[in-house]
Amino acid sequence: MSYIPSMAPLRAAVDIVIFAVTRGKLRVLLIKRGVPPFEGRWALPGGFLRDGEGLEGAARRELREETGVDAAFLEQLFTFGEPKRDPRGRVLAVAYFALLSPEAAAAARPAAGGDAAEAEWFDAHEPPALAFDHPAILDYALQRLRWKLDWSTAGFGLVPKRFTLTELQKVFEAVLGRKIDKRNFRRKVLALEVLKATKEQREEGLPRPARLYEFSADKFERLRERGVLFPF
Amino acid sequence: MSYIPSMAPLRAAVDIVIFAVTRGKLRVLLIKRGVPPFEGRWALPGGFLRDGEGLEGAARRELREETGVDAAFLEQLFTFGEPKRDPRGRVLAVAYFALLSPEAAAAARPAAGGDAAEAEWFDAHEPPALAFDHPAILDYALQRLRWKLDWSTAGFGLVPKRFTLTELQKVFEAVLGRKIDKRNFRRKVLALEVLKATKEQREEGLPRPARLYEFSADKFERLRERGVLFPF
DNA sequence: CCAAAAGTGTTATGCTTACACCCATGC
DNA sequence: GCATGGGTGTAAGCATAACACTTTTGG
Repeated sequence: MSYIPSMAPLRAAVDIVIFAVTRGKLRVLLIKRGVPPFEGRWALPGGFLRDGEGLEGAARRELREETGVDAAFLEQLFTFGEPKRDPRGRVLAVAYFALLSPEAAAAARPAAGGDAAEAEWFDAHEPPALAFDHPAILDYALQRLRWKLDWSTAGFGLVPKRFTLTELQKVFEAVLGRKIDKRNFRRKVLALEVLKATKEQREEGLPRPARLYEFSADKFERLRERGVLFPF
Repeated sequence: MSYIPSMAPLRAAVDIVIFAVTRGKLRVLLIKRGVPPFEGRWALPGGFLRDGEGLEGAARRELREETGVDAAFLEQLFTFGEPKRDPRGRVLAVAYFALLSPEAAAAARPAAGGDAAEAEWFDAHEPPALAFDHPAILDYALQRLRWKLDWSTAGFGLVPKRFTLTELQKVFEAVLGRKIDKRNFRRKVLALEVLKATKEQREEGLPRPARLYEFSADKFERLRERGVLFPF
């Protein structure tokens, strides 16, 4: 590992697939590139890894810079390294995916700046044409999200701190793209024993007010010990 | 993405966790480092990414260089990028894991060369002290392998082209570290409908000869279409 | 006939799915 | 009293897990 066959410059970028569910649909945050290559094209937010910065740290930084908020969930997805994937030279893309609550997504002011001329939320299932190999990255992130929903507590990252079971269900439906039976859904998530019912209810509204739940981190730990959760 | 905040040199290494099951145990191939840093320590085989080479291509090349054989299964694991993980400077490690059949593992002549003074198979559950952050990489690979065994066809990567059901079961047991019920195991793998019984039997031996099976790639495709398989 | 591994079914249990009605609230 | 979403139970089918004996072969 000390023999170095190539000294061609290499850079590493961290790209983030930022998901949120708003108005009943799964959205992804994209930026419009303000500089070449792919100037004017939509792309995943991202940037180069800096000196002394870890990969996850870089992802968090990008996320903050791009949205001004923190994600409930951030995890490494895959590293893309085709030699020609970036016309500027050799760039590895370490892709992350992040989940934002609707509150966070609303609070986010997707900031132009850096390479980004503008930033906007798109329907994640019908994205515009994307720069680089970002279509593949987005596809992969969608797959992974659908998968993890069933298995892990990732779904709770897309929901506000307090939420009704119907809201949670709508999030699952938006991600999976299909209807779920209400009774079965409730039975299943309650059986996980990671939800705490609060005393409060959704603010008085037109129909019957719903009970608010919140995610319980301590119960969650027990889940992990039982091996129910999926680390990847 | 064209603003470049840091020009400190960056390199990418591809490290491979090469598994095989031999004599009833899950083994991992390690090399003994012949050069600093960590000279004399055991480490995962790996090397620097070369110009014009894709990540998976680099992994395949390393694997060939290290063992002289091809893997039945190769997949990206995770990218490790702590700034201090390599004392020589900034090095990203893109980790892969590979599965070898016992035949391939036997045919492999783990070659010294490059940074490696020697190479040897170790019990994957009781590895020696490892260089760099390789303990974390190995742990992660073990987790992933256990996970994938259950619901992907990864397990077939650890078995010869033709194998008996008992051999397959022993492989599962070696990886999972527990006994499995013979009848349930057989029912389950046969229900997958990816195994073809061949006419042949294991060469005449002392006890009753067993039927040989082989993996059927076309049936496997149907499985994937049914969504039973897991892409990660 | 003995040793050694191959092969084979049934039952109980829990999980998943499908399915329909009453309830509480604001207007 | 009506419109709206909130909330609840049961039965069928399916997968999983536990469990023991007979068969084939070579020596």
